[in-house]
Amino acid sequence: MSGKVKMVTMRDVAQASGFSPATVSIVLNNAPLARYIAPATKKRIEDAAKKLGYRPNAMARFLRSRRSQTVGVMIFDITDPFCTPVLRGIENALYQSSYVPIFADAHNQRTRFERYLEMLLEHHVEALIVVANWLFVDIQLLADLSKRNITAATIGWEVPGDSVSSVMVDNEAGGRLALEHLHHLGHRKIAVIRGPKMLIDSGPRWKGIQKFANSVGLEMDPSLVVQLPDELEANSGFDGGYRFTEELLERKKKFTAVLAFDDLTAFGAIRALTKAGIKVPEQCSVVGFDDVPLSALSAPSLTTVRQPLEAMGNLAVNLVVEGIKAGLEKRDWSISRHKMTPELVIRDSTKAVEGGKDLTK
Amino acid sequence: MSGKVKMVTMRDVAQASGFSPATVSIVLNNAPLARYIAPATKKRIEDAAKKLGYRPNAMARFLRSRRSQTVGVMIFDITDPFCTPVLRGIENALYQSSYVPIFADAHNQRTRFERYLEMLLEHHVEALIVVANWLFVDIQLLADLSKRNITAATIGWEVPGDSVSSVMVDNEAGGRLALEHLHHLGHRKIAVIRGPKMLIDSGPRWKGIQKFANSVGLEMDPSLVVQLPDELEANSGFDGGYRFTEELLERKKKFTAVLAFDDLTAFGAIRALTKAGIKVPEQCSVVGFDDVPLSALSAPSLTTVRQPLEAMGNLAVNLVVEGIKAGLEKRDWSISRHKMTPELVIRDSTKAVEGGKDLTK
DNA sequence: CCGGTTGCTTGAATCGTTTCAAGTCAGACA
DNA sequence: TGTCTGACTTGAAACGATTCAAGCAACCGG
Repeated sequence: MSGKVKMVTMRDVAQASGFSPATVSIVLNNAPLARYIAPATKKRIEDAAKKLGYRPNAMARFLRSRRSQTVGVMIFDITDPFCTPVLRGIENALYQSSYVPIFADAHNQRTRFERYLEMLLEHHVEALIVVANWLFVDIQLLADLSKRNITAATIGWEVPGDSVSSVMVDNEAGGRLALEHLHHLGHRKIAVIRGPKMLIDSGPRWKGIQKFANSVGLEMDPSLVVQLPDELEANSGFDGGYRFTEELLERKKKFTAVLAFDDLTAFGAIRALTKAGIKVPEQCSVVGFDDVPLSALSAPSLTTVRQPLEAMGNLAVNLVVEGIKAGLEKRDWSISRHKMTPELVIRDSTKAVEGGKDLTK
Repeated sequence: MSGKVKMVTMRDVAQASGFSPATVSIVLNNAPLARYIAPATKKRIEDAAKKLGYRPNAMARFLRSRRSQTVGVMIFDITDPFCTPVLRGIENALYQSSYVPIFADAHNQRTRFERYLEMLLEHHVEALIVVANWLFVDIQLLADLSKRNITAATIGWEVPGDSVSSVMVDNEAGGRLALEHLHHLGHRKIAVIRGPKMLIDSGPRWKGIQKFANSVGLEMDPSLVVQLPDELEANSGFDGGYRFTEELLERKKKFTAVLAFDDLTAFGAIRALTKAGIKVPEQCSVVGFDDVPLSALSAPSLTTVRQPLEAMGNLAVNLVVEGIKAGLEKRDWSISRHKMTPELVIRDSTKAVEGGKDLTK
């Protein structure tokens, strides 16, 4: 019961099957040389391995072959609902490729990011995936990783230079989608809560909004446009949405819809509106961005611009796995930058403007 | 630029400092023997290591010392909002102890669980933490792990036998808390949505409810009590809450409050009530269980029984870390089972019953 | 009967660290 | 002068796999 189980090594399998460790290794890994091995031999070795319950020792293997079967997954803050589906996508794709994720959560802190990077390097991850926000513009990352030729990919952020692939959503198209929806519903007085300046997403989203506004001759009242501050707190989006909406209400400016930077901000806005006795969506529509998991469950459920988060996680994995392969085969390989197309998800938080006609029908 | 960076090994540090690899190892690890090493030597070695940017190779180290600095974290479904705070707690505590988490998400599938277990063993995790639900009663886990003396702890589930520690919430106290709150608010006709039979939490929560009801002479109308089916789907709680609430409404039974099995179920209930034109909390109170992150953000925010999820993650880590230490020092060590006390969080989804008086004041 | 092929298998080096038993050396003591 | 203490330091053997160059038969054609 308490007796320690001696580890079954390749040597044991060799002994049991009557072949040498070299042969066992070749067979069990289906190495190139395996095509010279007699089928009967293969069978005997495989049987022996199974019977003994042989499990390769990933560490020992790494030492010789330099393959750790491990990928670092660095997340800026798992507490942010944005991250969960992305993580799911990453995990799932890695699983398909038989890589194991080493999980690192930076808690939005640079020092923590750096320490984790160190740890990941010590563990010789074969690649790194970073789900990032503004914090992570890091020369270190570029220099250290590409020199050690560890392929890396970021999700939700781009690193300057040509050493890191990236996967993002097409923010401009998303911004456009959001405003287009509200416009079609007949909204003309629309409050916009822009994202923090330092976030890479904020600019393009706003640009998409403006472009659409121009294209249909819609005037965006500057006094209805506010911008979230550069904040790192977990729920700063929610708080910001709440505060700014309150503020707008106090200013007595009239608006029939709020276009929020992201879902959390939208929830904050809804909270503020509800508290002020304004019904969503009857008296004011609210649209978010991201489609985080809560958005479908909240009351009212949130109309939002969906980022294909899980697919983005998937894609990032495929990119780095390609990079690993290329490195192994000494092929050339260059990074790529991707923009996924967002999708409008219409739920219960938006409605045709009171008295206006729903132009979507 | 493209030149590969040769790894800096201990040998290099030895060379640079003029000592042998053995000495370097002793110094850099601050091994027991280090107390015999001259301070000047230590300094020279440490300087050399720093100058060369030496980073120990975790794999090579493991091979000799059997320490992988790695802990497996198996989660039943990261998509479940319950898991996020727990994961945060685990990650944070591991980070403090300089362990690196290997992340595994079973997607609620047994086969996936087993394959991941295999992978974790290949990577020689020093311990395993399982955030579990009903799926994971697994003899394998007990046998394989304790025999290979890998300490393990589960969160949210108990494994029979004496080989796995566990951390749970005191469900009975929680159930009591929830009903007590509604009762104090004057509610007497209370619908209860019980958890699935196969979930370990369901029984004790219901028991806590019944006990409190008895203690105050409250009669729980059996026709107002329903039970969620054994479902594995991600949002089955939400759907169940929605469906059962709809059903109760159709039956025209009167009730002024819903005590839901967990927060997701509560959200489902709120959705159904809202859809039927019943205002929460004005016409019907709803109380959940867990306090998942969304609960604070939803409109109305959810009154719920809080599980200290992050603390539970922390505790689980502390348990296994203790186990690892004990194993290293060949001390005896026995598993433990913990029940954390839940806490009532009063938010906006509950209110004194219409016409009744709020007894909490 | 020899040299060359083909088909299959393996010896031995290697990866980067840790771990002791065993070394060296200077000075103290007898 | 010889021996004995420390006080430091290190040689060399693991750990468990991978990887080639090299080995061994057996067979074939000439």
